[in-house]
Amino acid sequence: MENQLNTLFSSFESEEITFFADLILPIPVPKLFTYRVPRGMADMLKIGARVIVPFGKKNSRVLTAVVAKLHNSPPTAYQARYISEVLDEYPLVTGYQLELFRWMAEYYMCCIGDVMNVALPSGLKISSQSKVQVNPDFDYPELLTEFEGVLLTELKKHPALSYEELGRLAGEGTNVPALIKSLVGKKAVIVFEEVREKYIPKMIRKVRLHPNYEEKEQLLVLLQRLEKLPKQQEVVMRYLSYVPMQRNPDLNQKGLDKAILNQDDELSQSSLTTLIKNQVFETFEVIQPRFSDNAAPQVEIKLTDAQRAASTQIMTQFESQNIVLLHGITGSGKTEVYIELIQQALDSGSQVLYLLPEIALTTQIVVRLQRVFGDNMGIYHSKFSDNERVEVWKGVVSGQYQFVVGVRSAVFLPFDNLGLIIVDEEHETSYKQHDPAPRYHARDVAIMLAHWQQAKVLLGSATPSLETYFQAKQGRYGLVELFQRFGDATLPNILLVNLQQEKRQKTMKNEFSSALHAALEANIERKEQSILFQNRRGYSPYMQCEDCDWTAECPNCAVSLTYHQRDAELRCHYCGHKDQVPRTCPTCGSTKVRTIGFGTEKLEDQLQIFFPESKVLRMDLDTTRAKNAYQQIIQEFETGQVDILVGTQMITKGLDFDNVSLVGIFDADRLIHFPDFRATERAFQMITQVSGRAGRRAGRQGTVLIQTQNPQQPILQKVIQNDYKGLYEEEIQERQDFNYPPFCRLIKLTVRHTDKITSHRAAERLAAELTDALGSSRILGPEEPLVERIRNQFLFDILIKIERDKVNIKAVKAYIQDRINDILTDKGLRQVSIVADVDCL
DNA sequence: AGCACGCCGACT
DNA sequence: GTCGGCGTGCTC
Repeated sequence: MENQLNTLFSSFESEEITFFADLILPIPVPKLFTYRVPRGMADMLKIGARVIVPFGKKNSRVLTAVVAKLHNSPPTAYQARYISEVLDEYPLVTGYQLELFRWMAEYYMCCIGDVMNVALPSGLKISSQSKVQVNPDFDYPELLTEFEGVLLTELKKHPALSYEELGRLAGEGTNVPALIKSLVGKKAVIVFEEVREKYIPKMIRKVRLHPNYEEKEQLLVLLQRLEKLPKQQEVVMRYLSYVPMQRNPDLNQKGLDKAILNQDDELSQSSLTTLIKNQVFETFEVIQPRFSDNAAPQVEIKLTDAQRAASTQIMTQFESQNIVLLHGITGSGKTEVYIELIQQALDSGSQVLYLLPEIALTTQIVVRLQRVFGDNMGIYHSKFSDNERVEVWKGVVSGQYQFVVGVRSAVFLPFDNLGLIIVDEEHETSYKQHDPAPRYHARDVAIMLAHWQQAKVLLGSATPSLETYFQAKQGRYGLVELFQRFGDATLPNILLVNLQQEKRQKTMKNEFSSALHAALEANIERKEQSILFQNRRGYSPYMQCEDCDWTAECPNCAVSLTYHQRDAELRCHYCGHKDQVPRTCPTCGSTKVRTIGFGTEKLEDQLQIFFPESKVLRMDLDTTRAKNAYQQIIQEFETGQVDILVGTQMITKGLDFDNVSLVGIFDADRLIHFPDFRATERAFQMITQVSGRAGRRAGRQGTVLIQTQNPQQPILQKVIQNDYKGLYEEEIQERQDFNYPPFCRLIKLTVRHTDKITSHRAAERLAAELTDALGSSRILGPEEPLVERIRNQFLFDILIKIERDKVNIKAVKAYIQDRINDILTDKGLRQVSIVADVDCL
């Protein structure tokens, strides 16, 4: 007997039952949290599924978490709490994604919860709402105040109410949270969290004939019966004209959109309601995908010989390389090559991800791709709603979308069988997430993804980043070049305009050189379009007093305020602070307060004065805030009534306009002399990209005018000659001499605190400790960044340079993290914030 | 992150 | 005397 029991028990225990789950919680804490798995859940709980757990003291919060690990070793230091609910029967997050999360958290020195937070579209995160309910066991109404009594009476009428609902019912001026708190204290009510999925499938209401009338005879009887009710008869007839069930009775099953049948006249609406009431029609709902069915018209893409050659070369190189760089000049038609390769990858049964910078995705390219791939293509874009993003996510899981075009965050989609990842405009800095953690680079993440799934990566650019080109030169990446413009279009003729000379000869018209002014005039005459580039928004970046040199500055940040004429206000581009424009100088009272420098707004203004008959559009952050503003501007420009488009770097990407024959570039010197080791590279990329907007149509050469104080600068000469390789050789030498990427890895630590002394002390200590361990040649700073105060926080940067090889980078990062944690536990420095930016740009 | 707990100023 | 300010510490 005892023996039997023993075997029973041992078999029970040896069974692989999971009792504990390690969870990723959406909070910035660098560890997993262990929860208990309730008995009934044990066999259905999967790694990668979402669960709901109680969190924090009391039952203060409920959170959605993702299961990272299942095991049965109880935690020793604490009593694990129970998981309260399982949300997914099947894993929502795949094994590949969990691996990616872990890798990113380690590589980018952030918390895995932060990674999960950006990875999951918020529609898949769970929202919880506090609800209030009466306690049925409460029977001491004499304890309540008058207000509490009123609230309780209100509550009794409903099963449960949210705070907002209560607020509405209780009327203005009632302090609902306080009342609830005291009611909870008196045990009169219970507060609980209602959890619900945010994702709501779009439903459409449909109607169909009651099955009774699917038989022909019955239908005829019905129509006869309705003879005296012409309006109702008409509705039935209309239904039959859309759903010809006389021929095929099965069609009735699918029914018809209620909206179609109603056809916006009220009479038929009421008739339909009656028919439904009399059970002639029945209504039902179906899930409507938000992305309408665009059956692919299967447009044939014809490659030019050059494109064909490039595509073949890429395929050949993929045999021996996992990563290939396609270096193709602007307008060489890289997209067609991509399409060809995407098609091949899809044909072989694998998934494809095509990454684009945010702004490029808003443009014509999506339409072109859609024409080829139709509804097999998912689009993942930040301007899409949560629900739409969840549908793309689910479409990837279900296999509906084998191919996704998307921005940075599309690397987080649940692919499990990638064959090809394309990173277009590979050099684009917007691939690097800057502000909230994880500060990841989508190109580099894509390369890791591809590595895990044995996929190939194609990097494309007209002006590759030095890092990438270096890898290609070293033979670590393949390299394919496409130097012929599509359809025999020639590269634009780039001319430099000497501003010093024009100023001396007094030929400047405000910010416009006479050369640019004349070119614009001629272009307008010819009814051709022009694009003007000035990488600075607003009217003017400074407002200054001529008498005392006072300048308008942001009270929270160490920057001058930019004057915005349209709203007649001064604005800080760092924190958003707004100020009125002073009529007189606040320090000396002088009325000579002038604007200095110019932004896109001022250019727009001056153009209107120079060319009052012409239509001028401006495209920058200020004019594209609204949802569709960007497309609207593009469309308006495309249809041709617009003569001149003024814009910031927004206009540099992906815009293909046939009729643009002139590009003007302002303030090139400011781009070139920016105090950053990448300034030259950036300036070259930017100027080349903008120039590429000119003359994309065959048979006519476009013109680019660059206004500069010094036309002799070597970088401008290289731009003129389209000499990327020359620029590369020169830059790479400098990078080597001064040990900058790609010869080292960079990690930037930013220390922030409201008190400058404290901030500085923390930074000094951190730098000193790091220097001790890593050597002074690897540590730069602490140094005040260009803008040393943002939102009233004083900043200090420490730059860490680590060799690319022979150094255990993981260990170095772990050490840095240790030192940071150390400082954060110091009594005097605890509330400083220190963020690490790995591979900072 | 967000929430509770805790210790000091201006109010009934 | 208290309400509430935000510094500090913790969350399985």
